Amino acid sequence: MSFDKVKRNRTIPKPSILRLCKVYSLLNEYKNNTLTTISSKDIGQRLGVASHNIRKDISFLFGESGTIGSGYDIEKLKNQIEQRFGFNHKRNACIIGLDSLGTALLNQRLIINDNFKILAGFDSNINRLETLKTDIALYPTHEITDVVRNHSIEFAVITDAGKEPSRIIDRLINGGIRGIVNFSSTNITSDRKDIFVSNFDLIGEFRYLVALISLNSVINADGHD
Amino acid sequence: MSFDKVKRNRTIPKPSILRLCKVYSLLNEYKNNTLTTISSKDIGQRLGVASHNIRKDISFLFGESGTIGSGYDIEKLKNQIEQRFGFNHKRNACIIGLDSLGTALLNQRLIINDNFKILAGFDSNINRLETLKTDIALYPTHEITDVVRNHSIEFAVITDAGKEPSRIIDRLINGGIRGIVNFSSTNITSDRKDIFVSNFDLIGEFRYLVALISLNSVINADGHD
DNA sequence: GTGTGTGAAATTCTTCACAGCG
DNA sequence: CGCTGTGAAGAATTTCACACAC
Repeated sequence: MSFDKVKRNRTIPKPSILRLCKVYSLLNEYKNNTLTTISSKDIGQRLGVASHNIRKDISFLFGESGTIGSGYDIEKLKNQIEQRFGFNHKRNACIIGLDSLGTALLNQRLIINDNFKILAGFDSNINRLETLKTDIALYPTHEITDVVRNHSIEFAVITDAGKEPSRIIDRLINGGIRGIVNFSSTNITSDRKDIFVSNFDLIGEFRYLVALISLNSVINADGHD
Repeated sequence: MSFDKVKRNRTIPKPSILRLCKVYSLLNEYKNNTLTTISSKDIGQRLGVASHNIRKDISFLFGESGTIGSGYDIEKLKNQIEQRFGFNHKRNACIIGLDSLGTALLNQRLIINDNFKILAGFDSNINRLETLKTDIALYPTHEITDVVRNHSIEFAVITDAGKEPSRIIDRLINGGIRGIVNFSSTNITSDRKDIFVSNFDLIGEFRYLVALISLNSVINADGHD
């Protein structure tokens, strides 16, 4: 097809973006594998998604990308996603709230891999900052703006936003934050188009499962992945 | 018990269920509040969602529920969601993988409130089980099936599924598990219609945010919104 | 045969608009 | 007036089906 009618820069459905992120994670597992190609069917099975869904996602983003008959070249697809989604830069991150979840993330380097690096931890409790043993720099929360700006920190994980979540958010935004993963129970929303928030509430997630189970038992099994 | 007089709405959109779970969490914050009613607009603002969306969600589930002109009675709405979604029973839960995230969840009782109770922790590393100090019962992973069944554990949080995730899943299912929240990096899917899984991958979530930011910059550069 | 790419159809979800009640 | 409830319109997303390439 030589027609220049490809809608590459049209809007890509959010669910597609999310799935492609998971595809990327999956492809990373094939680093030292003899396998060099993968089919949409394989990807779909691993992710619990239909194969045509995966093909559509990839097509939304790049138009043609695979070799018909033998699937996608793993390295090539990985690089394409990397380029398009900006995974080729290292990103700095910080953790806000050094309770047990926060320190777990800090110490186990749960979110460190090739792409992300935790540069700082924040807590409003000075005692905690003094007693914690870690080689990552710790600061009181009122220094968020400066530290985020000076260390070019783009991402924050919030495990506890204290009694005044909006102040934490304001400081992050003033420092130039771009993305926030929020584990605290208060829902965070961003009114800025260039700052994105992902809320994850464990209790809420449990409740969602309970609700699905309850509704499922009342109504006869309806489709779910 | 309420008799099931579901109107012609047999299927409730999944996103509606999820939002209503958040509404429920929100209503719980009004426990010792003088406020006795709340409007869809208020709820929407707190959740970052349009008011008609909230009204629709509530209407999907109960038909009429609010008092026109003055909003929803907080207690009444809370009770209605509770009934319909099965939040009126206590649920037992367990944690699989007692690495730092697992123990953080265990010790901070992160998922304990009125509705959920952690009864057990599992790890394949016997050393860990012996050295951990906690008043929650700990077991090796090969006992999952028995413990889950004997203690009527309905929910599991997986922080680490080891090298053979499918064995863990099988044991949980054999024990009669109903819902799984999975923090481990390998995606888990359920082929049983009555068992629900929620996957949360922190790295994946970060990547999603990075992708949104990258795509957002491209779109802005192109002069679109 | 295997497996991608993609318009078109089907489905699911959100927004609109307004009736009707307090 | 302010606010809910809901059919209908509209938008977003998924599924289908099949042409085409290896």
